[in-house]
Amino acid sequence: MEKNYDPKGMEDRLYSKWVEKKYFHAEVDESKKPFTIVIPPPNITGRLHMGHALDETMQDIIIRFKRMQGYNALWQPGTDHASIATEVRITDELKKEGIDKHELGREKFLERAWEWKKEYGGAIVGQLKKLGSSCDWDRERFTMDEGCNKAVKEVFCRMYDKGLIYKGAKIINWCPVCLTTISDAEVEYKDQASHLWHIKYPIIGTDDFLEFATTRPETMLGDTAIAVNPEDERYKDLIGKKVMLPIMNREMPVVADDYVDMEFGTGVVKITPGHDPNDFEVGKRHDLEIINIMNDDGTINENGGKYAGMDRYEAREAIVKELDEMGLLVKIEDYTHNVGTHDRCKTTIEPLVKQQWFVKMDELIKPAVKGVKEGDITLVPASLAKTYFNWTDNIRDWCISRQLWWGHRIPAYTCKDCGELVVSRTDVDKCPKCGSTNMVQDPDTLDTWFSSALWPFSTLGWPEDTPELKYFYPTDVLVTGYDIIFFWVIRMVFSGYEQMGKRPFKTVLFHGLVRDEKGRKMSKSLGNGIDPLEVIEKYGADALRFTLITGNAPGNDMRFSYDRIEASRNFANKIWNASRFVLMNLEGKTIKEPAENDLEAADRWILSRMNNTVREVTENMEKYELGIAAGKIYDFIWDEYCDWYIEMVKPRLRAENEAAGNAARFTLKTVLITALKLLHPYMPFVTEEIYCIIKDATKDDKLPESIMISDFPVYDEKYGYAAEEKDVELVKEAVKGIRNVRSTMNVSPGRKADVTVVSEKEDILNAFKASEDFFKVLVSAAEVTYQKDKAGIPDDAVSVVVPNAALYMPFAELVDISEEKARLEKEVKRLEGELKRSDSMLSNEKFLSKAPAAKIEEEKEKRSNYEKMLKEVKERLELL
RNA sequence: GGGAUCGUAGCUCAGCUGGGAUGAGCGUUCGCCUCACACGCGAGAGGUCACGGGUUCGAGCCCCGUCGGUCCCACCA
Repeated sequence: MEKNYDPKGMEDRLYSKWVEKKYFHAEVDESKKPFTIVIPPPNITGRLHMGHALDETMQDIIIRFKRMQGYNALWQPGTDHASIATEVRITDELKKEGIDKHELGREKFLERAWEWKKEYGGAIVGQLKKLGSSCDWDRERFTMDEGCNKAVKEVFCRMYDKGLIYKGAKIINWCPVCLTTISDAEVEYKDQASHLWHIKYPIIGTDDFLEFATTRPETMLGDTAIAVNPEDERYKDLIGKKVMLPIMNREMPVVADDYVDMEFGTGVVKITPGHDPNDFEVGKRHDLEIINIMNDDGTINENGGKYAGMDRYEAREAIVKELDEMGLLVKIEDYTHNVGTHDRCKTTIEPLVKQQWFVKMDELIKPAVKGVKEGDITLVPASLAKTYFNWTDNIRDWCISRQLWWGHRIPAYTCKDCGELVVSRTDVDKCPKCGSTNMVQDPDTLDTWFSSALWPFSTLGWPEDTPELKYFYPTDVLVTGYDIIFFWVIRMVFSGYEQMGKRPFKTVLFHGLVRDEKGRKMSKSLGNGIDPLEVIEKYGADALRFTLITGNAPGNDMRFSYDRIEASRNFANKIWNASRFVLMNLEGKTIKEPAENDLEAADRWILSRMNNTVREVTENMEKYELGIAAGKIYDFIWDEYCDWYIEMVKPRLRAENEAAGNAARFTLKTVLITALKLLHPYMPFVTEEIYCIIKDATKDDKLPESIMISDFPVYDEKYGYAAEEKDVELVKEAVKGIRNVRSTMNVSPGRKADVTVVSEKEDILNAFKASEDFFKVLVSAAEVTYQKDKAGIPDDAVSVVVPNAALYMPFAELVDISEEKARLEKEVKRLEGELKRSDSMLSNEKFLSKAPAAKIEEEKEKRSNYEKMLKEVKERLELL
């Protein structure tokens, strides 16, 4: 083994081996329990970023853990066609070649898109593999493959037949750049500095004006009314009167509507039903005309009179100028308001009235609410349920049609002759009503999320009744970011309940965002993104994975920094070197299972610690507390195994005693293998590499050929060495105390000093005796003697106190007495403080009557220890 | 406007359904190239757990309020 762990080359080699051996592949097997995760399909346009890396790592940890636990674990992979993102990308590419999308035509465009998908769509998959993701690649799917298309059509037709999907003219969010509708979820509201223009319209039949304010003067071209609150005394007599819309010279009514807030501005609102969602509602109530003044690209259309052809912002300025000239502009105020923008391209959304397809949400959402409320689906962390309900409680119908080509085409057909609308799973060439063959399919495609919503069952073969579907559905856990809860999670939930009659997953495990070291979101525009592939290249996938998972609680954002990556890399190196040490001592030896009596105190201690760690790690992983479990593994390996156990065992490895050496080697190996297994889900590569090296070197046929198919460790009663664990902990405490003294007294490590252990308790002396071989080495003692009293201890010996024992070293000649006094005084102070705390608890009547008995006992024992230790330290102090 | 979440060591964060902050990593100080590892070892320093109340025998943890940061949602023109 090399001196330093170098992941380069190793990772790809191991990954290929796993794929070749089909370890990732899951088949239906009724004799085993299934455990299923479906991957949140990354976009085919995407390149792996830290968010993916975190998401994939969490899933891989869980799936590897479950696989090792004996579940039939399926991690279903695939990619998303990402309708709009991909279409924009290809359109841009064409533009660079001087080709206009519309001139190219739909069919040719789609050919191009599929080619593109073939060429680049796989890139992200290759990047997932770099992370070590143990997906079942034999089952890879694509949201626009044939099966998914079938599922989409099936769902569309079913919901249409049930009246859950309808077509209608409603006000929708229009992106003038992408030239398509988008759903409410895709609108991102952003504060924008703008103005509030105060304008007045003449009241017909009077010389008076009606003043109001607007943030969008250009929409006045489509105004069809002025509204006031019916309760507003100021305007009561104006209701029913008419005002003149300047520029357009259109007479419009003054209507009364509750929507108007009397407190805001002048209490008067211009109404543009064609370009504002609220005005649209007001318009419906008052039967107002809807005038669309805009073309799809955001320029003013022929309904805008002389402003036709101008861009919406150009028109705004021109209109304000004209109003000013007419003397109708009262004033302009600075004003910041929330503007809806398209989350993809950041263009300001234009509300427009258009014929679109919608999913009716009110009934559909009910099981999705109930499912989470009643615990059929668990959200981790639970607090996100509030966010979830906030959305479900305020849900509006989902606009699903998109004016795009790359996507699932809406399976609706219209007869050009009689206008009949047919929704069908198969192509329709003949009108079922009039028999005409002049049928045209709806040109629109579906929102990307429509197909993603079906992902947990479409990937398992639905609508066919496949064995996979029966066996692997519902899936067990969905791992995703909280930012996608509205887009995807909720839609999968209601789709699962509606189509399958069952939840799509039992648990949703959310993670947060990966931010840069300053806490900023990683983004292209800021240029602060860290490329996971670069990190993997430099430090290895294991280091990246471990960094992303440690110290992070579900749903919390995390900061990424190279300091943390280095810490993880160092951890991998630590294990590597510990293994190197173990291997060195194992080579050429035959390791036998030791007789129970041959196991020494240190062995029992580490086995017991290992056993407890196994339990704690398993418990936390089962709760999806992956960060906590990772921390436990880290501490166990680094602190307990490397820093203590290996040091404890060194003297025995050098000694001649065969049985003792064998027990040490056996324990070293057993604990190492167990620790590697615990760590394997987190750091699959190093653990596999070391595991295989050790298996080969020791020719151990009992070990499976790969750690990833070995059994996850289970808590085992036979390692319940509680008493020995406690004994060794006490010895450790003594070691630390003595080291502390030596360090503060500047005693060089080479200088050996004999230690006398004094305790009136036989079992305490025995505990030290049992640990003597390593104790001696760890505290640089030549001899250790044991006695029940302090007979023969020189007055100026340096002392260390631990519960129930004191340790003495004849250091006097090189110790500054005043310094030793200071040290003991500090110790007195500390112990007095402890005693005080303990006393205040134990003298509290209420504590004694209300606290649990075990707690009281524990406190009493502590108190008695402090008392004894304090007495001892004080005595020493007096002797100096 | 509503909601969520965070405020613990110089920095980044853990802290298990309330029971001594021996918290972790990084940084820092002192001593060590000890035959696995200097990507390391040993020993330290460093915290009024944002603030103010309350519940409790006991609060970093529960409740109320205040301040500060972040995020989500929302039709105030």
